[in-house]
Amino acid sequence: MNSEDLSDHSDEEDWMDTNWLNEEMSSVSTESSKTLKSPNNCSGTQHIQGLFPPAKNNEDACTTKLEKKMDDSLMSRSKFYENERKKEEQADMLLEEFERARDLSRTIVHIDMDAFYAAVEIRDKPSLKDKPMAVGSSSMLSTSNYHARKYGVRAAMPGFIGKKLCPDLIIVPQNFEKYTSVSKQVKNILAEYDPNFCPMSLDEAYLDITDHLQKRQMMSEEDRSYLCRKCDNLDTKQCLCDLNEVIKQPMCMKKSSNLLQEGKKKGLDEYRSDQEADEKSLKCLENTKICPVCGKPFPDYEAVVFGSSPDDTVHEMRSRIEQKTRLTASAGIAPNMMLSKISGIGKVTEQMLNAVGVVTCTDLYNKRALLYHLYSQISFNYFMRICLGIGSTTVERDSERKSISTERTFSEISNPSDLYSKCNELCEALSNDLEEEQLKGKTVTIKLKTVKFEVKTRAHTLPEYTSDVEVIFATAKDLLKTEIQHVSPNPLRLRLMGVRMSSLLHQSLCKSKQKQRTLSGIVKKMVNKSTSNRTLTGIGMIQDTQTAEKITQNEFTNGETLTGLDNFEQNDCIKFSDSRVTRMCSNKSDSETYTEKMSCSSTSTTSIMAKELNKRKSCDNNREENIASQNPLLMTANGHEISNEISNMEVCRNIDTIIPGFQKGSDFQDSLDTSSTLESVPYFHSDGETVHSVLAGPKNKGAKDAEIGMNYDDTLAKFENENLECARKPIDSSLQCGQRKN
DNA sequence: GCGGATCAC
DNA sequence: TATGGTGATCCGC
Ligand SMILES: Nc1ccn([C@H]2C[C@H](O)[C@@H](COP(=O)(O)OP(=O)(O)OP(=O)(O)O)O2)c(=O)n1
Ligand SMILES: [Mg+2]
Repeated sequence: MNSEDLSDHSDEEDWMDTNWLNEEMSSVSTESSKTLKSPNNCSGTQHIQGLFPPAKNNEDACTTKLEKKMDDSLMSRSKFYENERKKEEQADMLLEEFERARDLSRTIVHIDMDAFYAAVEIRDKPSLKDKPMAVGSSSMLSTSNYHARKYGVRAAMPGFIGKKLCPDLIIVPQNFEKYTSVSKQVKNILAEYDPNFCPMSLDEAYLDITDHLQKRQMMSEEDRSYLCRKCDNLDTKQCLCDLNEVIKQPMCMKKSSNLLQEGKKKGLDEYRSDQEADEKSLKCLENTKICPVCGKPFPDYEAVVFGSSPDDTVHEMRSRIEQKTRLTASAGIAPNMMLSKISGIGKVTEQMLNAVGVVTCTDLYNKRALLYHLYSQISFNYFMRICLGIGSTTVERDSERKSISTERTFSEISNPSDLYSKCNELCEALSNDLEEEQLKGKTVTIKLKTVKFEVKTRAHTLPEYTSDVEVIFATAKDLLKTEIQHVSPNPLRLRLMGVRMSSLLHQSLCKSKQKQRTLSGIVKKMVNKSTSNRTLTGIGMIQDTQTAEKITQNEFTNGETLTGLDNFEQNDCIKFSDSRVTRMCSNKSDSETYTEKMSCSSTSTTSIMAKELNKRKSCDNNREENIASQNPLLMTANGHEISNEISNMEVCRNIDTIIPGFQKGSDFQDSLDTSSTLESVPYFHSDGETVHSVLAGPKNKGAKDAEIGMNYDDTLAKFENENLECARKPIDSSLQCGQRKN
């Protein structure tokens, strides 16, 4: 099956690849998907032999096991060399271990919409199609179309810089709701292939389609058939509805589905023979060839029967997405020469690797001895897994949250009282977020970014878990105060402030030693759970006299009349149930024990709770860690468990390929709305001082002038003389991020 | 546990 | 004029 027909813009993107494909890679089959092959399809071990020549034939790899010919006396005299030799042997053993443990039993797919926000905007305004455009504002862009990327215009770039790079750039305001709703449509389709798929963001997901593939073997051709438009997705003169909804489904309902099995069709000829077409829509179809939904004429289309292989399946998914949304999606990542295409390797790591001669995945293997010495165990394992094409074999979602934070950029604030006020705002928001998720935390971290873009974080760990605004603010304020004092008598001039809470625990598992919040927290939660009768249910300890007073006065309920009211006091443990309040015990330590027990016995344990409960039961808190270190495959490097979708060694060998990883996606509505932050904050701009001219070049380890925002000077320089030509010319590869995925 | 850095999206 | 927000991990202390 040919993938060309599914990718409108694949032509446009060709330039991105051709120039840097080396010869080796030009022989790579441009398969339509990067789904890993089924286990019987490839034996990794065999390929490894062909892929990586034995050490003795390879100059670089020779260093892995130090030359035997090396001066023996030197060897024996030097413990250093001895140790190094051992380490290197261990490294090779590790590789073998990885190889042995390779698991090709699961088929995992990574799917990602092309230039997502931009594509949606173009779809809804086709006149933008052939123009360089980006989504966002003159302050910040969230993404650009491929046309604009040729000029270096990228996500996370300020719009005005984008304009400099590409004066013709059209900037379209973002419409987050639209992207959310399109995302929903896509996810509905994905769920059919893996109900447990893991969405990374609005436009990206991992799927484990192993089970689907199994079922697929039993599926009829009809169930693998879909109608596909043959016209342009933007040809607004024709009906662009999903023909599977406006034609196929109505037809199927009329039992004429067998028509579909004949394969290709043109127009509605075949359906003319459906004499029973008395449904309105079908009449409409027959007589006028007009879509009953949009009122436009149907385009030419065909019924495509998709095969049962992983590739065909992915092709089907992508086709269905395109039919439904008129947007294209990619699966896997196309052959290319950039290590930074690998999830977990960014600009910095790529540069470091390049500096030691590692440019491709094959280099990762060949220079493994070097890397072994240069990098930590974790990083080395990570690199080795990449070059062996070994990835995660599971797709997990809803992983447990480890921190929660909020941060804002604003026009400069330097007045201390305004700084504190901003800090308070953030703490309030954070406190709300914590309570919404029924979480408390112990570690408060503030983040500060000066007007010079220098970022600092300062943390403090509390003795108790909290979600209390007062406590959080007191802590954050203290940290902030220290920083203000630190630069005094100069003002602390900030452009961003943030507050984060970590060391999280579910609130019902926190020992309640603090304020009244604990009681109300637990009780309120119970209320929420039984919204049907809106009565208070639950148990808690009264932490302070104020709360005791409230309950005594029956001011604690939402109008519900309680029986059993008494003169409650601090440290009483009370129970709400059936509109009755009961004192369980009245001394502090009993109360604490009681409430804790109750919390732990709760049946609705979230993952955080479950983990904590488990920890309490377990004698050996390190159990999990031990398991992880025994089995390298359980370890995640940099949080990027590598999908084994690329485990196909054919791919691995020729491509220097890319292994997508797992990480939480984002797509936040707020993140690009710079305007909203301007109005709420007094504007203190002292003079016309420029900000973005200060910047440092690439951040070298030593140079401490880093972190001054993003310097676009180089980028601009590269483009300023070739604005007209660069549309045709591939740009400096360091700027390339275009990727054609199949 | 802390702070800087890197990364994904 | 103008340079995002959230969450995670790793390294070296
Ligand atoms: N730093 C970033 C990166 C991305 N996004 C948003 C806008 C993108 O449209 C969307 C998806 O991110 P991708 O990395 O998948 O980028 P695109 O889908 O735009 O392009 P590609 O075709 O390279 O996937 O997330 C963002 O807001 N900020
Ligand atoms: Mg995308």
